[in-house]
Amino acid sequence: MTAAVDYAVRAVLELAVLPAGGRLKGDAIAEHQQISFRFVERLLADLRRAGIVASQRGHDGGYWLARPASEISVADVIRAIEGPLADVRGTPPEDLEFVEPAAITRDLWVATRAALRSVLEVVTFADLASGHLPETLRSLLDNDDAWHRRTQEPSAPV
Amino acid sequence: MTAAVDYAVRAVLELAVLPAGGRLKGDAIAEHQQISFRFVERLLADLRRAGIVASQRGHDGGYWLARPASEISVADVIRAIEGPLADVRGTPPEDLEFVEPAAITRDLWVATRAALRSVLEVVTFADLASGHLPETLRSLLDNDDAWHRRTQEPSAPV
DNA sequence: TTAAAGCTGATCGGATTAGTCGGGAATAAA
DNA sequence: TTTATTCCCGACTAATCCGATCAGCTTTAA
Repeated sequence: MTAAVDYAVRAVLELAVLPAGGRLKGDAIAEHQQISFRFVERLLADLRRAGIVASQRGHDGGYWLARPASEISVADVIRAIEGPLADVRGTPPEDLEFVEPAAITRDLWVATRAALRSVLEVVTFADLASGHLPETLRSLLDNDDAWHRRTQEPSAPV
Repeated sequence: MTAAVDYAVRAVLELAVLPAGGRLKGDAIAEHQQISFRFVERLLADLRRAGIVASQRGHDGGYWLARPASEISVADVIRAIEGPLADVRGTPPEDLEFVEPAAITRDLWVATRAALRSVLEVVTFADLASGHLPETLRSLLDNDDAWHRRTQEPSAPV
């Protein structure tokens, strides 16, 4: 995940926790989340063009969500900022052509993208604003050793 | 997924489908998978340093797997080529610090990484060599509209 | 000794990333 | 109608990464 995506998610989340009808100025978001004002301004412009946030200029202007937080997924924000999820070499996996024995890798990348989507498409900013992820995802965080980094392959070499 | 990862997976897969004891020369892999020889050579060197493939120089040299294909996951190859999976702004999600209301995004990114791992850590090169993914993943490919690209947010704006 | 093969480090053009900047346009208050 | 406020837009930049290439080396077996 790039810095831009991280920043954009945090900016949208700031708007999602606002009381109904509230708005927030760009520099308030930037200052509160410790992000460069100029940079977050550009991200908010992308989000506006994608129909995720709305804005008004001038005195008492600011930004707010263009639709209910429950209808904005994390995937929507990522696509607004950096395009399609999980491309392989810049093209979507279903368009790739392989020579054997590599044909199966198309399935692999499609499955990978589906796994990503199972989180990013499901989590909305209403979830994030509430402070916890949907129940269906808790298993990912609880069961697994999800919280451990993994730098080398776990199975010992011969 | 970068080109390097795609190429490396295909190269390792070429070795995984070899009959027992077989080896393959670098330029055979490159030619067969239509990859630049010089480039794939560098990838194979990284894979060797990570203990995934073994090699021998000289006359009748070549590459082969350093351990059974069933003990090499796709995640192992990715980490060998480009480091930890799914970092956020270059650092692992569990190390990130956020100011409210963004604390929840740490859980979000950890869940995202866990979802990625649920595919990439599970699929081995024995699976790929056999030509189908593990049964537990077929649901990802079958159920979902996994095969459709998704470029814009699905819910219509107001 | 020689040819085949992998090993290493340097290099390179182009793209991407993260961030900056200057000025412009809308809005509302004074 | 002027002015302060706030978002809008496009160009720019420095640093890094990506994909690829190359020269020259070492190892190995015939």
